[in-house]
Amino acid sequence: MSRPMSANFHDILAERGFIAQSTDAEIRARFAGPAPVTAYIGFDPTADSLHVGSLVPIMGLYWLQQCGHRPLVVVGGATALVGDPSGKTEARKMLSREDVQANAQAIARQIGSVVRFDDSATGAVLLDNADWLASLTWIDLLREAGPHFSVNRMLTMDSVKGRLEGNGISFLEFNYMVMQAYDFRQLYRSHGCTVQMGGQDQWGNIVMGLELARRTDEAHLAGLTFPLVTRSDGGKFGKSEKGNIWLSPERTPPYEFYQFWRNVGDADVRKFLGFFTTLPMAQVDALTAEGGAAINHAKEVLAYEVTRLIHGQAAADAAKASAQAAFSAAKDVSGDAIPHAALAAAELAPGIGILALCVKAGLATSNGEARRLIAGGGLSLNDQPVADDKRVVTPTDAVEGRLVIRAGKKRWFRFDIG
RNA sequence: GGGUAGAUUCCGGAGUGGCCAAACGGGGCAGACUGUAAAUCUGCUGUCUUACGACUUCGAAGGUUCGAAUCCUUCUCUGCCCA
Repeated sequence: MSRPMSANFHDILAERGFIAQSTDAEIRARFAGPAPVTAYIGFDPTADSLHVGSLVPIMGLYWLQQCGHRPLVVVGGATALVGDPSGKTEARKMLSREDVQANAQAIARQIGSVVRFDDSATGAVLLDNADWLASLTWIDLLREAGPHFSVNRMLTMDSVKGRLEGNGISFLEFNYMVMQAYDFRQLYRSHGCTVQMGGQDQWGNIVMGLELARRTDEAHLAGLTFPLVTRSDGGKFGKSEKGNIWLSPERTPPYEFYQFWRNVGDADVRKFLGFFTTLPMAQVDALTAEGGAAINHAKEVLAYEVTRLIHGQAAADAAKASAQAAFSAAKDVSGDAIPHAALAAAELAPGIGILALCVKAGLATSNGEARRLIAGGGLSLNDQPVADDKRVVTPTDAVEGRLVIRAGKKRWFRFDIG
């Protein structure tokens, strides 16, 4: 498979805002040659799903593949057993090996919806660093790799420094960067991998690997980091009322996923279109050229495109249709993508307290929270404001066999009576 | 090993016998305004309760007291310093 000569990977990344730092000025030339370049990104299998924060590196792999290079997806089966100290102020809990393996499988499936895995020259390859790290022995590792790591230097790494100033760092975590450096060299040896990419917090780890390979193998590897995605208003990216926005439809339903992107701030739309969609930048510029309310169209495109990429065309169509219906004047919330559940007529017949119904719908986590919601004027039933927290909902409240309760303007839940 | 400081509700961080479900800030939720935006203003932010109130919470377990997040004992964990 030959590479299309038109697009240089580095140019695309630069144009789309993906490059935070790179290890050498000539890195662009690495991607300009006729042969595919093999590059890797590591993912931590600390949960059974990635969240939207991981979408930046995933898109990095996507473009790498589109430009005719080969992505390696390294799941940190071994490193997850240790825990990355980067960006944390305290230790994370250790996971069992079974958990890590199950998580790794789930994560690989998610990446697979964006990146093609196969045996071709540009097909992505899934690897688990436990395959080479787990069998190492302590003494061999110390003798072979140990001399090439300067503790003085390691102590100056941001990832470590943060912890030295915080609650301390354990020896276990201190070894994380050694493991990751070892990974890079290992992938160079086994797969001819010459580039590692990652989030900006991975800079130190990437540099360690590069130095190790230079010292032991005289290899000239390169690294590239992606910027930390921030929100223009200073809030954390990828968080919502309910916490993280996940890629798995079980944790974050596609409708909610769509809504997350639909609700980004004006100032972030252009940046996010560059990061999280595959639309040509010329089109992105056209979409975001107009300011003011016109930006809403760009947000719809953003939400649709990202949802399509992760959850597929059908889910994106459904989410879009439901959102448009629900937020239009008619407030039609009959669509399948709107969060809903069946409610047995027999259960409703004797009457259900509005508080209980709220909790059942997941709009509040306790009766007290539901009560506060009502006190604040934020709850409505079938579009009628609910002012009385003692309100009992009966079958006569159902409209066309449905009960629609709404918390605030954006959170809905529908019960289908049956 | 020795010394010393600390562990508070989602986070940071006050509180050092009753006025503490616990200041203040952040975060979060809701209302107003809007464009399903931002900014701003307002209210709420342990559980149960119509309410009165009850119950659980201040690292863990015991104890003193009419009464403890606050005092005592032991334990666990952490920071810093010394050797």
